[in-house]
Amino acid sequence: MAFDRAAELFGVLATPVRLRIIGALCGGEKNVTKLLDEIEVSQPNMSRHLNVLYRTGVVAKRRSGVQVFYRIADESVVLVCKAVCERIEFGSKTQSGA
Amino acid sequence: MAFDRAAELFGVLATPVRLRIIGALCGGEKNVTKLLDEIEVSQPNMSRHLNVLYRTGVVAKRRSGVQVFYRIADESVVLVCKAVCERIEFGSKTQSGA
DNA sequence: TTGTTATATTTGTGTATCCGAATATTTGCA
DNA sequence: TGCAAATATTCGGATACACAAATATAACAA
Repeated sequence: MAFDRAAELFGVLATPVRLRIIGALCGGEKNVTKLLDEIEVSQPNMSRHLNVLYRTGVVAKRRSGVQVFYRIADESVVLVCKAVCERIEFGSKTQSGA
Repeated sequence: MAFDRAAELFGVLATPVRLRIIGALCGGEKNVTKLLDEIEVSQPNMSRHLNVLYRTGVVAKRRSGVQVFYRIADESVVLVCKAVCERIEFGSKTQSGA
């Protein structure tokens, strides 16, 4: 069923750090150090999150000497993220009120 | 940050059962018994999932006597789900291969 | 009130996930 | 080979989540 795969992908996107990584990579490919510079997260954690995104096919990577550059591999995922983020920017009061 | 809210919503969608519920409600509002008839999940579980979707503003509910009818409350979420599911239907081979 | 159907909540347990800390691996250079 | 920078992996603990089983609540009828 597609639901299982979809749920899996949603699970990948269910972490603020990973969404930030995706957002950062929208401006083009970046190496891990650059990402660490922009996003507040430990290096091992960054590596793990990048790996999750890589295994899911959301990002791709390219080695250049000592550095590894990551980039968006699935634009449709970016569109989904943007859609959701914009939806939130607007209706800042979804249903949170008690 | 919107990322945290977005991650929260994605977390809500990160469960196959909840995606199935959303899919079932696309055909119009249904009461819990009907949903239980269509989706294979225990009654307490269904209730909890419905509550999660309700608190997040994805669905709305309406009481009619003993029964409670649920319906989609946020169409944009449905669009996101459909987009992701279709994306999966197509490229059945994302990157899962070892 | 008593009973019955429909729905919700609580409790306990197994499991997945996130993170920090430490360590390992890879690459380039002298 | 030996060293340093960049990135990845392992380990351990804490937290969150999903589920099953049992129980509770709500609404209606007699």
